[in-house]
Amino acid sequence: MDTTQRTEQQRSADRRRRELLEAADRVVLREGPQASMNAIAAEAGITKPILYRHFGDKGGLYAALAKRHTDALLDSLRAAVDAPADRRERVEATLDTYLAAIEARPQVYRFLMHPAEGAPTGDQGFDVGKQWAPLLRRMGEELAQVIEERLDLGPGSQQLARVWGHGIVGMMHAAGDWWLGERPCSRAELVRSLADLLWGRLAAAGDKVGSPGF
Amino acid sequence: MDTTQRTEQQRSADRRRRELLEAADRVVLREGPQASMNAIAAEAGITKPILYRHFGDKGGLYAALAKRHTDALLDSLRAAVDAPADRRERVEATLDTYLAAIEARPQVYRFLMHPAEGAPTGDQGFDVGKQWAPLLRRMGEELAQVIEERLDLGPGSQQLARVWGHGIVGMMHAAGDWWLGERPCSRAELVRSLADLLWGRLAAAGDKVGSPGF
DNA sequence: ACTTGCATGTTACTTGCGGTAACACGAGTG
DNA sequence: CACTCGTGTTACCGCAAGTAACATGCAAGT
Repeated sequence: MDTTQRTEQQRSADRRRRELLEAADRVVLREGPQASMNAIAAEAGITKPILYRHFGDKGGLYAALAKRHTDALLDSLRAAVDAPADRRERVEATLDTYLAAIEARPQVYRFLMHPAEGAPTGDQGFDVGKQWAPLLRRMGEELAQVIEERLDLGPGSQQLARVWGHGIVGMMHAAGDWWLGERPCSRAELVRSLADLLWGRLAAAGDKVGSPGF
Repeated sequence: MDTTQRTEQQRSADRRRRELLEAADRVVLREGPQASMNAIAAEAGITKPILYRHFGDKGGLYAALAKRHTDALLDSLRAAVDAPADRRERVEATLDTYLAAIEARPQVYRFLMHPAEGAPTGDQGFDVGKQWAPLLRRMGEELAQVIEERLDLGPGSQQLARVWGHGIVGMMHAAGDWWLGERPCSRAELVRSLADLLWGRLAAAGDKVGSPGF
């Protein structure tokens, strides 16, 4: 009985929290990452202090929001990586999944990429790269794990896999960011070009005539 | 005569500007990218409005500051890319140059990466990826140019080169960021691993036993 | 029934930063 | 001597993060 009641309270709190997150989501989607706490509270039909009671500070809210989207995106990516197909196809599917996601919701994507914020007052510590972009870090780690599980890389494989994981994710991210801004080609072409890069076409390409002497 | 006086005045203004930039540099180096205009002005021994007269707004100051460092780093990178050596060595030298730079001055590097800012008031437009990270964009474009000049990539080479330029830069950046935070290996090992990735070892590696059926 | 406790909600405030207006001094020029 | 122009100041506005103090509704304890 009291259990049900307790869970009832907790459920209510959780539901509130989800509603707040969804409101925040809408505002961020509309106004971008610099959305103010006031705006988010207004969207949720309440006032600021409640947000602070639920999430501590702006960073907390953003972290919670980021976690939702990050989890969702990572699920999609896992599905693509785990698809039953050969390696090249899986790589292309993964790239395409990521690019489709950022194409569909640029605002969300942009929000996920720079929880820069930095505590506005106090906070001198700084610690480069520590809290930078959780999404990129998580993607890198997950990809590293997949690589290490699936590929036979000989000695030092774990470290190599991690470097590659973060490197590939960074490649995907930077290329996607640039592509989203300039739209120089179709998504399929971009995917193909990146996969070609990963497949060693850079090393295999011939020099152009008039390459530097020596 | 008046010419000398004019140039004298301009020189004086330019010197002031450089002094202000150096002061800003020290503050950013010490406090990170969220350094306040007040702090910078204090470091320079003056007050805020002068900064605004010289740089317009915070974005202007940051842009000027970023340009200095970006130009310097790009010069180093160009030297590495243009070294008289075979392709693999040049690629490794370029990676190493970049990584050495971010290793030497993490604060500066971190500052260069997120001029996120976003106009604090007004400004709904948003335009994803437009003003994101000038340094990454510039590096990507420059590398694309080098690739397109040097390599024979067949039809569509220009677009391919640009994708690769931004992709490689992103790979370097993300791997460097992660490496700087965790220091899981030496710089040389990181360089070697990344070059291996670019050389197609991902595609060449064998499957591990117990890979998913189908 | 009355009080206690707790979550939820409010208004009103403080602090700090980006940015600006208005004023003040010093030097060269008719 | 008046004029203006560059350099500097103080004092202010607006806005957003974050907090304190107060109000209310609802379950439980006696």
